Amino acid sequence: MPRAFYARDALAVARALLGRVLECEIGGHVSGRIVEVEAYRGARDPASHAFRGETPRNRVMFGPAGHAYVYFTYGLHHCLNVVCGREGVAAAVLLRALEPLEGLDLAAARRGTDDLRRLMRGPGCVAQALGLTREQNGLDLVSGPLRVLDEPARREGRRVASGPRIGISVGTEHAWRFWLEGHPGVSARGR
DNA sequence: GTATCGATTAGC
DNA sequence: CTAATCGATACA
Repeated sequence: MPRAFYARDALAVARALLGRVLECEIGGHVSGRIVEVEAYRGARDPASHAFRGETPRNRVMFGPAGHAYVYFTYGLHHCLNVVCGREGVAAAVLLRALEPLEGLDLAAARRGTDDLRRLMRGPGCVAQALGLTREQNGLDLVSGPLRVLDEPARREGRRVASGPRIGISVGTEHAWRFWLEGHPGVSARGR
């Protein structure tokens, strides 16, 4: 997608990402359709890594939209975010689940499972299936090997549902998690 | 410097 | 429900 797609409020970008295809050509070709996301709104959002200002970890969130913010968490997992908003605003969308499309063998090998249902369900699983680590932090999603295809979203008639974000202890009053209603690829209950 | 707790996951 | 596992953060 062009950079302007990402240079909007995180809530708008989160909704617009649902049903679109993410392609990754890092160490092989893997792709999936985005079915679940969460918006993080920087300084306005106590659950955001950027809430307390710029640090080495969250630096790319303060840069231009359309770049990847990849962070390491729980000592084990990586998570992939799309930086959005205007430069200096520090908003992002966390990709929580994809419907696997291509590169299933490679994704399965990376994940250590053949279960298609669990290949890209959950933010840590998404990053692992795509082979992403902090090395990919800051990648340009507009021109790089990791990108959202510039094609219409395909939602197969599913509505966009919303609810509280998962795994946070503050900011739980906001319904800033979005998913394709009823999609089996969604990570948590509710679908 | 030390203590605490994660934007999680897999397994019991 | 809990262990795993380490870096970011809070606080003395």
